[in-house]
Amino acid sequence: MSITIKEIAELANVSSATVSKVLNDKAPYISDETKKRIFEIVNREGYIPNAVAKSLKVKSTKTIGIIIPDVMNLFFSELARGIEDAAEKRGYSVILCNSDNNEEKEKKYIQVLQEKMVDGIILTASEKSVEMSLNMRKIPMVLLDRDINTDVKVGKIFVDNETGEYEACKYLIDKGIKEIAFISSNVISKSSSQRLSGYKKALLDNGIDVDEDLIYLDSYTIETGFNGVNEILKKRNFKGICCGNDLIAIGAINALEDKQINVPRDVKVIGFDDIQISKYINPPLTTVKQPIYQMGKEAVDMLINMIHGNEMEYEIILKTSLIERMSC
Amino acid sequence: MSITIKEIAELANVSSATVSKVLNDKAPYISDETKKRIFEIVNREGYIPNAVAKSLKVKSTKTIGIIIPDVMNLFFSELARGIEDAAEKRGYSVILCNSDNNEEKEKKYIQVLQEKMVDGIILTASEKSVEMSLNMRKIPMVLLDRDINTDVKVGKIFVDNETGEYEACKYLIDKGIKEIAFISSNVISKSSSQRLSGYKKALLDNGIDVDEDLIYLDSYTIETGFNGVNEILKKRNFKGICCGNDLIAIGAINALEDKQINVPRDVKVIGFDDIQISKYINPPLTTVKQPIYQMGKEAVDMLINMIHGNEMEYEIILKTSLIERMSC
DNA sequence: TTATGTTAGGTAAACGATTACCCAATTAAA
DNA sequence: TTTAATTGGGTAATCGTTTACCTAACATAA
Repeated sequence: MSITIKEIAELANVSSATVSKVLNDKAPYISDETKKRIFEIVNREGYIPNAVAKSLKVKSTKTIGIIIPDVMNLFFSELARGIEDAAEKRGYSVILCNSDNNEEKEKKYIQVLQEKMVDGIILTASEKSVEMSLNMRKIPMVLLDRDINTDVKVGKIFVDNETGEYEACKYLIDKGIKEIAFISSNVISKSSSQRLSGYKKALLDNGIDVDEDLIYLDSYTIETGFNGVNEILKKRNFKGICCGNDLIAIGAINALEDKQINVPRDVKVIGFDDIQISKYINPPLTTVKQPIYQMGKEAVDMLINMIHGNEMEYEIILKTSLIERMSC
Repeated sequence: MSITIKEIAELANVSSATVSKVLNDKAPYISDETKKRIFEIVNREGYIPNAVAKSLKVKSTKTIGIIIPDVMNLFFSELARGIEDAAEKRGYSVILCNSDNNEEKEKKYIQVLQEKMVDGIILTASEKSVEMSLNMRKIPMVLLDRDINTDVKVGKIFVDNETGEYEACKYLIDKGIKEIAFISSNVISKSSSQRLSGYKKALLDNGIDVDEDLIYLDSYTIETGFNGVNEILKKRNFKGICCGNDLIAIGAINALEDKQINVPRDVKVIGFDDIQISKYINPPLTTVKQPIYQMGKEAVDMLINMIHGNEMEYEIILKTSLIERMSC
């Protein structure tokens, strides 16, 4: 353990109140000599302030919690990085929690974060949880990427998924193809249903019927992409695929290559997210870019506004943009 | 704020000491009725224990800090996941810090982690920092993946990089090729120099001269892989590449494809790490697998042993294994 | 009968900081 | 000269728990 404020006070022949004031720069009426003496002792003794004692008193830990399904997923790791960077710039630490899309783990994490008195929580809700009761304690919270119903007022940061997917599908249609498959997650989350409806809307708006045989829904994984093309191929052919995310697109491209189907010549594929790796796969992936890193930053800005009780917007919808590469 | 132990004590007509004992299951001499009464009130009022008050008293936060260069890097995100999983299982939370290989940030994070009284720190040291003074306060610490000199006793978890790279290079040699390039990081870290010496040793052991023109050292990034093949190609040809990590291998493959050089027919490439994405790139990457996730787990096990002051090994060297896929 | 152990709790100090309020001396203003 | 303001601090409560030690009643054993 390091020296405490009380011991410093003794060494400096002042009270601990004085030391505290000096160290927190709240000492308008303390002489310069006294300040200097205190700082010298602080440096000499290698004093490390005890943030937990401070937190107990001031009721703020300068720490936020983030709950995401899995940091190993490139989408969430970029989110986590955006959050941590923004938090660090504003003087906050972040506690990382991986929920594995498991509602029980999610709840448990919320509980321990509350016990640890985090100043706020950023939550990317598990896919299954449609609603959640936070009445346990009122703690500032912002929902990121995935919407759920809550019984308290929370902040929300989302992306316009429907328009994004609409544009992706339209992009394929504009390339002259009509047989467009859709492979995505089957969970009831708003983001996935919005992407599905964007796909359908683009088809309908352009006079193309929606064929359920061309739709394969499972989860946001590489495997789903792989299985999706194999399953759909059993039923019918297609010339393009809109993928619910980039991971699915990677799996889809792998499956197509296995079958000697060339991308983009024979089948064009378009992803969603623009995770880091997408530009390096072969062929480089055309995709709907989400401003992932920025979403993380927006989330902490919003959360800190809530923490401070500032006036603010409680919902932000960010726009996607289409990144043209080689897979279309 | 939720109700406190003191208020529960009043509601139950007992002292706060009694409530504390009951809640911590340290109440051998408290009647069952009293216990039941207390638990009822706790549940009814939705009591949330204040972990920071507890931490202040018991001098343990049940929190560890991890400092890595960048969670967005797949290697580190897997490490982070391994750590968080293991920590959670043992009742610890983890504070995530991204150092960007920046020594200043690293030091600053160590400082705030100490202020927040984390029980220990897992550090993947920044590439440049060769040594570090931790004398500020003695806090349990384990070094992960990258070795540095310290003035206090710390735990260490590494991988046998030299043997791993030796085997990789030998694998290429056994395929009958002699012109083998090496692209890696140029930093002075032990892991990168060990990989380089493993490469050289394999060459020498098999009667092949080391040609410095075939060696390109920069950083552990995709760009380095890309630039590396282009630069080396200006000087001479080669039939194989040993890459310092998988990211470099991905960049190298991209550069080779740009030049219509087929992998693996014309040039065989082998990576290092076996990050998640490696099996999905095209061609799937042959690589030296590090037990990344397990390294994270080992690190927290070691750290918690240090925290408890247990007898233990202070250094663990894990083995790599060669994963054969399609790039060789 | 006395001594001892067991059961069921309570008291109060501590953990390390912050902060509202107090006080005395000096200076400035009236 | 008196009053008020400024300067340079100090006192002690408080944040919410934990825990070493105390007490008192009852049971049991010697």
